[in-house]
Amino acid sequence: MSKTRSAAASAGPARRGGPKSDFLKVLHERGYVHQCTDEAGLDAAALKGPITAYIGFDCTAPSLHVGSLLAIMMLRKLQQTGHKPIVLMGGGTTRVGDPSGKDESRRLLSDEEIAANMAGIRTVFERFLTFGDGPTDAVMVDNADWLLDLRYIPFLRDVGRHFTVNRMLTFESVRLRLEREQPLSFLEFNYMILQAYDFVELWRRMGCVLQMGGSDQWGNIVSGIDLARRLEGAELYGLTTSLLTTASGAKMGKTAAGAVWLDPDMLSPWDYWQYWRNTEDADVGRFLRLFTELPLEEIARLEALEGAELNEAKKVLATEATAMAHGREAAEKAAETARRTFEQGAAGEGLPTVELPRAELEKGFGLLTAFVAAGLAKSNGEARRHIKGGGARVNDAPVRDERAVLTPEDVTEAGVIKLSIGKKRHALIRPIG
RNA sequence: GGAGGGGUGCCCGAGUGGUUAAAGGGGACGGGCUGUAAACCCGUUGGCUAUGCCUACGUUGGUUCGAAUCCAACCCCCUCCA
Repeated sequence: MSKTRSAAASAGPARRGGPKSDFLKVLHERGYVHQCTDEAGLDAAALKGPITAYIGFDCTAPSLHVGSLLAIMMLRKLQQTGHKPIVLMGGGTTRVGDPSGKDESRRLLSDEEIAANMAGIRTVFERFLTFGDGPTDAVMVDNADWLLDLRYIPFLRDVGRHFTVNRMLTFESVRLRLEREQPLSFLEFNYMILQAYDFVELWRRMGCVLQMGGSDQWGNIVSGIDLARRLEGAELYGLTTSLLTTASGAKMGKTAAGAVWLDPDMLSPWDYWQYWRNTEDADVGRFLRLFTELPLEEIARLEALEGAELNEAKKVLATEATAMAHGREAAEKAAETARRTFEQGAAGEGLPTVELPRAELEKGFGLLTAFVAAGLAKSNGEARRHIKGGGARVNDAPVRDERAVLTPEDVTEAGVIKLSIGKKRHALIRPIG
């Protein structure tokens, strides 16, 4: 898109020699930037003083997972470089549903679900941002505050007339559905308009001049910028990041147990650490830049390691990333547990532990049940399959008999029984009482 | 509103009366090789109180010794027409 730049910014500094503002400099150095609507203009604005920027998060799940981490990190960088982040909760837009990047419409969530999800998501941000009333303190707002009260006809007349269906149909999110002959409801079709309106509303309310997001949000962001110009004559900016995939092309954020949640109640710091530890070789440098705050020189040194040495870099990545999400202490503990478990083959104390009344053990506790209780298998059937397949171990000794029972004799000197599925998944059973 | 097509396991998709817990693929997981990597090879992939039982092919009923497969009604989706 072409934009007329204001006269003041005509000698755009970013054109030659890269951006001058700390904010854009940092984003570039660490590999966050994919596209920007007007980088020179944004650079100039960021150089002049604190700017306010936002990213929207829809409340479709009870917490955020690593798929959103990139966005969260951008807000963090924004704050660290002296600007004000707005976390926009999509209490209103979640009622509509973003068609971007989805083959088919999502189930409609109830108001109660949305409210519950929002509450869960809220807590995640406190780890990454500093909230408050100061000029660079983060704030959280909910677009339900303005979207729910919109009146249809006035909205159509004020906002709807600035959108042509012709253009809306060219949007990736819409086109994809049409081409694949997948249904796109009118409800979802409106999503981009609402998101565009959000940007305008945030500009009006808080002087927000920048919206960031994943590259799939580009169209929606640009719509907001256009709308603001037409409605308010305001000059706003958009910046997107590449959608994050691993070097082998898989979407990020999946693990054996499901999504890689940022909430410790939904995924333990131990598992979170493990997720990062298992990063592919080819991703280590990139992830260190994006998801840790180590100095770039240090990262350069780490990613230059070759072969098995690169594992050192992965451990650093895991510990730093975990420290940011769950605190330094939890991260160190996970690292230490991993060291003992994987490098010494011992039963690291920090492994996920379930307690079991000693009486149960004396009766003989079924092996299948034990694996399920320890969270290593979803059902007895799955536990059975792993035993048959040779992937199940008790105290590091393979077990082949699915009818076996655990007894007090299985308790090691450390006072626990170590169960393993595969080489990576371990848990402890601790007799009590 | 009319006509036609369709709803199958995590996803895609085959199956049109019995040998179907349902081909094939993807994903995921386990084993091997390694470095708790990638690639590759092999295997597994509904549940259970398990030589058997239960649940499952949009929903509910029906036909039949027997149904994902046939019939009826309903719900939802797509395409074309109005």
